Amino acid sequence: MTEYSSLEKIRLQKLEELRAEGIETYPTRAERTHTSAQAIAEFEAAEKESREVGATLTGRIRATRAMGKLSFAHIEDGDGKIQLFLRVNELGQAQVEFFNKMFDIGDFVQARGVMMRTKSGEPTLLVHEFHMLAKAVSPLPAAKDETLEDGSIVRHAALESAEIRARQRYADLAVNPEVRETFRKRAAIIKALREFLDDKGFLEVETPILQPLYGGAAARPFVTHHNELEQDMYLRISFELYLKKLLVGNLEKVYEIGRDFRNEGVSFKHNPEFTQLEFYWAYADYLKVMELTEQMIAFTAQKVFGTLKIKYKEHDIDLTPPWTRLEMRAGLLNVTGVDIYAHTDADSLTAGLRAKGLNPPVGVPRGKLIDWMLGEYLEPTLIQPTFLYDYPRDISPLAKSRPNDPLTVERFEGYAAGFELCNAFTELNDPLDQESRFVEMGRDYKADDEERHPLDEDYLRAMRYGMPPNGGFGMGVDRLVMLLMDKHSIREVLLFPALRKEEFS
RNA sequence: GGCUCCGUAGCUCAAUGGCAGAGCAGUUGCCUCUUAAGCAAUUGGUUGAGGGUUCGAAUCCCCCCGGAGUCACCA
Repeated sequence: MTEYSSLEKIRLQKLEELRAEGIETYPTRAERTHTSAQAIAEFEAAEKESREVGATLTGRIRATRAMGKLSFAHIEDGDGKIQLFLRVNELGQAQVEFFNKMFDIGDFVQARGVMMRTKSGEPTLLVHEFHMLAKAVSPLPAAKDETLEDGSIVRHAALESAEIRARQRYADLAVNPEVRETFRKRAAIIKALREFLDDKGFLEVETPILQPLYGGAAARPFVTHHNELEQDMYLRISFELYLKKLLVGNLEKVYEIGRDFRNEGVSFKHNPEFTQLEFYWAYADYLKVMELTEQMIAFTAQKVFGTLKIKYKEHDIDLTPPWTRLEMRAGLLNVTGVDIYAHTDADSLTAGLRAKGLNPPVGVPRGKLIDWMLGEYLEPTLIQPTFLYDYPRDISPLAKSRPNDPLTVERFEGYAAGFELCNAFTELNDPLDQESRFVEMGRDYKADDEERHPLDEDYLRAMRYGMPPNGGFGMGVDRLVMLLMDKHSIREVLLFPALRKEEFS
């Protein structure tokens, strides 16, 4: 049984009284002729010619101010807020008292009336008739907006608890309009990405989320089980292998936007499920993908925010192409003083790093050491958009080596604001080389390493039919949204971020 | 998973070993142009759960639950 708070008990009592009077507290249908913004716009236009504007509005009560024989209230709908004016002149004393007594902040109402301007000049609906659309049993977290002299709005007692905001996103959205705006912008960003790729002739596809074998990234998967097929299934950790199988099938430009699942830690930039964008482009290489990437992100920023100059924390970031190109070897040399090309195995690189007074992790392959150097010393310095390119082969099993340089692959990662945004490479399309890479991965890592890539026979079979040379790209869409919206936690751009199970007593 | 910090009324926060409080929200009354409306009165608490120390615990200790930060893993 639900335990009700004292505030909820009072509202339940009101519900009972309303029902006892035969009033429907959750009517099946609602009507409206205008949104709040439409009503105000139409009124302001009609005002000049002294024309009357009647309107039926719907919305949620956000504030009430009762003063004897008249009452003011603000309701909020999808477009914004609008003031209601209830007066005995139009409604009679009983109806005004009924509103004051039975209607609470959080209730959904419908009100019909005529638009007018109050003495203070605010466009307002003078109410002739109103009724309940949905009674709120639980009070919304109280939040009151104060408009200061300079027009800025201060919210008092706003819902700020990170936990309640994330767990009860519905309440967060209901009382914090800027949160609604974040998610509208997120939708616009994803729409812009689609528009860009569609216009470039990419085909949007959907590949399996539930897979018999996972691959395409170094991550631990979620495991589940199909009862009828009597086999374990994995939630995908990337789209990569399936999308490249489509290139084998002569689909030349494909992309997918969807959810990836990685069974790993949670942090300000990691959620166990996250939105990924991947595209694969036949006959392109990583240099072409670089150009497309900076164009795509610039297009998206321009489309959604109307500018290429954004703020992230204390940084001013300029997304205008072309972005800086920085060879990884040179970047690492700059920040650590160690030339990775001078150290072709893990022992030598470790010694080189120690000679510079650094303290690298022990017992890891050369690729992981380079990854560590990157994350520790280089990544935090990459504030302006930068493509870091040419990666060590042994952490990139699906990327193609540079011609005449077997230790290095044609791969880049895009960075901005000090975090990784995307990852791309010239895709390996040689089935024999690919097979030996898979085998090599299995040998380089301990057999029980949970990140070990399973060997995907079907992927190799596909590649043996012939895969066109191509450039591939992957980007965490949540991180792009964070970057563009100056949000410092992935939880701020996910409607329902992963949280531990809540105990209901 | 390790470490650090946090959890007090519906919301935002006080009280640091000595009577659990404030603002808003709520309730009652007054008020025909308010807008964090105002004025007056008033309700509301298992201080996250459990155990311990103490004459006395929101405060100190232990354990559990949840969250935040950070490290590890990763995108």
